[in-house]
Formats: sequence, C-alpha cells, structure tokens
Amino acid sequence: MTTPAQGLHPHVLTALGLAITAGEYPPGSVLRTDELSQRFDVSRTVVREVVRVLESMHLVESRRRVGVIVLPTASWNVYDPQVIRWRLAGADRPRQLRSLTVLRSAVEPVAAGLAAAHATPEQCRELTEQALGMVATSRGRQLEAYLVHDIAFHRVVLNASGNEMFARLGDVVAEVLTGRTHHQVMFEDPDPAAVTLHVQVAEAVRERDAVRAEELTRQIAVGALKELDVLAP
Amino acid sequence: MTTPAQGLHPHVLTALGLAITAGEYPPGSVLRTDELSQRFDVSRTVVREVVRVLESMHLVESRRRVGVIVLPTASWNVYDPQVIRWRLAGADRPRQLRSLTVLRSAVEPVAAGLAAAHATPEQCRELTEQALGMVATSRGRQLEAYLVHDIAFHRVVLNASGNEMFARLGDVVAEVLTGRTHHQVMFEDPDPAAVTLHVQVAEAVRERDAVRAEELTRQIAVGALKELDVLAP
DNA sequence: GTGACATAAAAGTCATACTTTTTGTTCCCG
DNA sequence: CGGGAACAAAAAGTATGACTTTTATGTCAC
Repeated sequence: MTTPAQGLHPHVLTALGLAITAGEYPPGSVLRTDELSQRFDVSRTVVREVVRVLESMHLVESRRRVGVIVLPTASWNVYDPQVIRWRLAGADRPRQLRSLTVLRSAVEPVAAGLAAAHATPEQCRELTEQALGMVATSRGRQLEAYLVHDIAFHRVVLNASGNEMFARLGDVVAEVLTGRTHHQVMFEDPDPAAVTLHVQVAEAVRERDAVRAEELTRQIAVGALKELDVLAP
Repeated sequence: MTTPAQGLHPHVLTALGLAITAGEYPPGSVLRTDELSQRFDVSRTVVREVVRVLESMHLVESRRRVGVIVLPTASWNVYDPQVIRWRLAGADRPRQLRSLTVLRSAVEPVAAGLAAAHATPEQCRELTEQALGMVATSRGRQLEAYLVHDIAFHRVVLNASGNEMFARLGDVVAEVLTGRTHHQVMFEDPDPAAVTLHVQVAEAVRERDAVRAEELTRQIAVGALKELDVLAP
C-alpha cells in the first residue's frame, strides 16, 4: 500500500511516519538511510530530509556510525497534528481517541468560560448559528451535516477564547469528532441532551455568563467521556 | 550573534527558527534557499533539510518558482517544544507565558484529579518527597533549589495522570516555571500559601481524593494566573 | 582483564548537474 | 484595446558521487 502524494518527500514521510507510529518498528529499531533510499527508490537526499523531519517530531533519532533509531512512544511529539493523524489512522486509535477526549474535557470548559468573556459579536452570532444548525440536523440520520456544525461550533469556542494554545486545538477536536462519527456505531441520532447543551452554551456565551458556559461545556465533556466508556470500556 | 551548536543543521535551524518566531520576517516574507545557503555559509543540502523541518512546524511553506514563504503565527505548531522555546526566548515572551499559564490552569487540575485515581505508590512517594523539598527550600533565597522541586512535582502529577497528552506537557510546565523564576522579579521567597497547597495536593493524591486534588490544584493555578496579572497587567 | 589504538561503518556535508513546476511576459489574433 | 496562448526564466525538487567526521567495535599489547 503505497501512500499517494504529489511529491517524493511527502510520500516517503507519510509512509515512514505511519509505519513508525503504527509500531511497525519497535523502539530501538535501527534504519539506515541507504537501505531506505533503496526501499523507496528515492535518492538519499529525500530520505535525509524525511529523517530530519521525523527527528524534529522526536519519532526517531539519527546517530553517526549507527543509523536512524526509532524512539519510544514517550518521546514522540504527540501534539503534532501530523503525528495525531498518523496515530488515529493506526491500530491504537481507540486509546488515542480516549486520551484526546480527556484533553478536550480539560480544555474546552475553560475555553468556553474565556469565550464568554472575549467573544466578539460576530463570534456569538456564528456560535448561535452553528448550535441551531446542530438542532436542525440532529434528527433523521443527518449525521454528516450534524458533524460539520458540531466541529464548527467547537472551533468557534476555542478561537473565541482568545488563547492561542486553545485555538490550535481546533484541529484536534475536529479529528476526534470525525473519528467518533465515522468509526463508531452511529445508527442513532445524536443525544438530544447534548444538542440542548450546545444551544445553552451559545446562549451563555452570548449573555457573557462565563461560569455557566464553563459548567455547561463541562457537562458536554462528561457526556463525551461517558460515551467512550460505553463503547470501549 | 551566531547560535552555538554541534552540527551545521542544528545551527542553521535554531538561527532561522529564532528569527522567524521573533517576527524578524513578517508573514509573507520570502526567503530563497540559495540566499540562505550563502548567508549561513552552508550547502544547499543543509538549508533544504532545515526548511523541511520548519515546514513541518508550519513556520514556513515552500513553493516552487517562489521560494520559502514565512507563514502567519496562526498556523504555527505552537505545541512544538522547540517552537515554544524559541518564542520564550524572544520578545513576546510575556504573552507566551500567559497563554501557557492559562493552558496549565485548564489541564493541571484535571491531571491532578486523574493522578489521585491512578498514581502508583512510587509516584505518591515521589510527589510527597518533592512537596517536602519545596517546603524545605521555600525560605531563605533558595529559589533555584525550590524551582527544581516545583518542576519535579508538577511533572510527577502530569505523568501520574496516566494520560499521554498530559504527560507530554511536563516540558511546557518546566519552561513556564523556569521562565517565571528567572525572568521576573524574584526578590521574595515563594508564596507560603502556594507551598502549602502543593503539600496538600500530595496528600490528597496519596489519599485517593480526586475531587480535593483537583480543587487544590485549581487554586494553585488561580494563584499563578493572579501572579501574572500583577506583573503584566 | 584492561587500556590504547586501529578500522570501518554510517551519517554529515558539499558541489554539481539535471528535472519540474509555476509565474510573469510577450506576442498574436480577435 | 483586450484576452488568451505560447514561451522563457526562476526557483524548488531530485539525483549522484566524492569527501569528512564521528564513533562503535574489535584487536593487540601489556
């Protein structure tokens, strides 16, 4: 299964990144650039660039006279969106989804509280719009449309928090929500209680009620965690 | 001011990384590899590897027939420890410290709650030890020694949470605490109230009291935020 | 057994030649 | 005068070969 890509560098990078994050090479494994260049049928130049990138993600370490050593999971840059995507595509996706959801449960309530304080009128409007969109698509098997609004909603909250670190988690949340919808058994429509909570969060932010926005978002997070427990105990 | 480094690649990487994160090149600026290779007196090979790494951090984007374009802050990988270090070394260090502290305030309480549930006896012991170390060094201008215990304490909590994403924030917390101690006016010994709170957190974790551990850690976080407000309003 | 030393293996660096993509320009035709 | 198509140049992307540097490892003398 060769990964499709426009250039050689992206091709080799994703191939190696996927293989390593999938645990195909256990920590301590040694790769050599010449061997890789042969295997992928590219020049050493390309391989070296790829290795440098993997090194910056702390997936591997390059040592003279030894080769390219695969590092243990503990040292990986698990916040790198690229790494997250690779891992979500692999086997320990459930574990990954869980740890990301826990992260969400910590961050999003605080972000919502800040959003209540800092959101611009435009952001309030957008938030309400997405919440209403969720309501509209919450019944009758419109899961894909619902997902779009759900992602947009959470992204607005994170952006409106005014905190750069929170804002950058928008992609992570998008991955998690997408994963949940696509991967898990989604015969049923979304939980009506959750939908209501989203509407109420939009309300709280609009009314500048930080405490309420935080608490309501915390309830959403608790719901998401419970959902995980049901499906992967 | 050439940055010291063992290899050529790290040298050029840190030089460029620092320059870009410092805003020396405004977003949209265009660099050319030939020019860079001349400026740093290294081969194009080295420059290309560096550019690829910067590209993976979303600091720049390389386009054919155009050059290497500096991207706006919004697209940077702000969770990359390397990027964090570069930015903390630069001019908007205060803003950076604030956003990282807010992140801490969201994550650490939840992590402490989880730690109360998951910490091994060894981790409990370590936690208590570090808390006692903080007490012992909290008076008489032993700020450096205190810092070591402080960092170790928070690192143990994050690790003990059992959540990979939390654990990887240990380095970030270390940077923030170090920055606070070294950068700010630290004529006074640490706040005794904060020291006490740390001891109590260790206690709560030992007693498996998740709610209390979370609440106490939240108080520590609130204190840290207040401290920031005093010094950079 | 221990320590100094030699060897070789692999990454690191460099220079150069060539390919590919993209953009800006020019020129022709309507 | 305007628009579009062909063209040319610029810069990144790729490939290759030669050389340097570091360092693990084996060897030999003591």
